[in-house]
Amino acid sequence: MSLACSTCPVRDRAACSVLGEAEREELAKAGRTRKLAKGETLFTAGMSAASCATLLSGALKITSTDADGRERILSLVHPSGFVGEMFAPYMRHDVVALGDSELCVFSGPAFAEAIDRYPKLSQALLRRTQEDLFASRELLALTGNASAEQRVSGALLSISRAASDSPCHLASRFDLPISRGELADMLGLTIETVSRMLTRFEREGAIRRDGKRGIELVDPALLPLS
Amino acid sequence: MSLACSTCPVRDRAACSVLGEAEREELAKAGRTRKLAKGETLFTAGMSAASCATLLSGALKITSTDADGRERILSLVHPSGFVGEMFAPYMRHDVVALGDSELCVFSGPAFAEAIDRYPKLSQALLRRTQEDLFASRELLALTGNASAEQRVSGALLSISRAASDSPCHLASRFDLPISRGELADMLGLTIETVSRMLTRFEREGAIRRDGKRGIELVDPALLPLS
DNA sequence: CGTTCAAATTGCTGTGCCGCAATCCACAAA
DNA sequence: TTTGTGGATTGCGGCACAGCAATTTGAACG
Repeated sequence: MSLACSTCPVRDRAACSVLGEAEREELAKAGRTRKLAKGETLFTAGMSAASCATLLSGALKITSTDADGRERILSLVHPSGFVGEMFAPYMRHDVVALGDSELCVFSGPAFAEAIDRYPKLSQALLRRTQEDLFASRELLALTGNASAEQRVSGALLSISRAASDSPCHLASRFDLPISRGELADMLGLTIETVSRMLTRFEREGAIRRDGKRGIELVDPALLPLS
Repeated sequence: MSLACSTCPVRDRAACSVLGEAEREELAKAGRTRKLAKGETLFTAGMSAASCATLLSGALKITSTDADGRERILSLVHPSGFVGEMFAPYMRHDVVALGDSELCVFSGPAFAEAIDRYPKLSQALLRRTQEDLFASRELLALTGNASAEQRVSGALLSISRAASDSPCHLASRFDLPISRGELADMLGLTIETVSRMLTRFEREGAIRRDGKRGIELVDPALLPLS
């Protein structure tokens, strides 16, 4: 199935936005849209098909499962984000939909060919991959030797920043895109500890909670490590 | 100072190896060699010059320092590895030499121009950056919710793999490239804990230590998580 | 409006790692 | 040889987080 790029919700933010109209329509012929329901799996670690995709709407998580069966969230993917393997013959991590999502999927070889044909596309992906790399290292730094308090507050600030329009501005009111359990998996903590930290922050007047997912930053300066 | 690519030790492994002889010599005019002594700093987080480099010999660490002044190692860089910022106006992390090292340094804009001119170069960098991204996520998974025992054994196996010729084969005898303290910083542990785990592994017969850096894998199956 | 069930919260107890401090060890210089 | 020095090891006490269990919350449904 061919895609209607003209109505694509991430038309001007995705990697393919660096292409001209004609080039983009040409690329679209190699891809197809796919819808995922919440919790549905896009890729499984070890699966042998090289494949990749741009996220159009919804949200994804990239995870790995350790020997004990515990899941670790390695990255969150937001609309216009890119996931998958163009070169490697197998998937290295699991990719699962956090909520109902829509994607633009390409086969690995087809996308590799597109990269050959359109130098701008590989540059755009390089930039995006470098951003992902730094995001991963930020998370690594955050979960490294920080206390639970610092991790949760760091995650709150990071999510708040992602929720606002500009990446250097905090949204004072936002919804957590993930559950307590998922937040815990991402920070290397337990559900209970995350919950306790949020309770502490609220008691200290730094935040206010609105329902299970809603967060209001009352006084960000009270959060550790700011 | 111009470079003699013909004598470059990573001539056929670095990103620029995808270029033809003529193109490579052309690129070399934009770069210069630089030697770093052990412990010397190449980039400091926040510094405002966009710059990047290929490591020719030695080893580097990419680190971040948190609010408490504790250092966290985010990545190790081996010869033919690439570091720095081509696009962002400032450095995001510190880059320090682990031992005496030699680099091929480019200014950010000059390298960005080279990427524009040589599509193959941006593809090679894309591939390399994706590898770095997965390495970062592997480390994230390792340090996530694993016990100190699992982290140290995971690091031993990973380093052993890196020390052997093939990436899927374990070297039974190798030297740790970093000190206890650096290993601890990388795993989010303390020097003492790393030391205790190594002592435990030796007492259980899994490894034998030879001096401060030497490690012999006697029975890898005894290491947790294998 | 009540019912239902998963998710979140809270309390309690155990423990694994940290942090400090005292050695110990290997190596180098005198 | 002695002395010095930096890293590594070991012991010990404290605390932050994990793990379990009971309870509460709140969102979706009939």
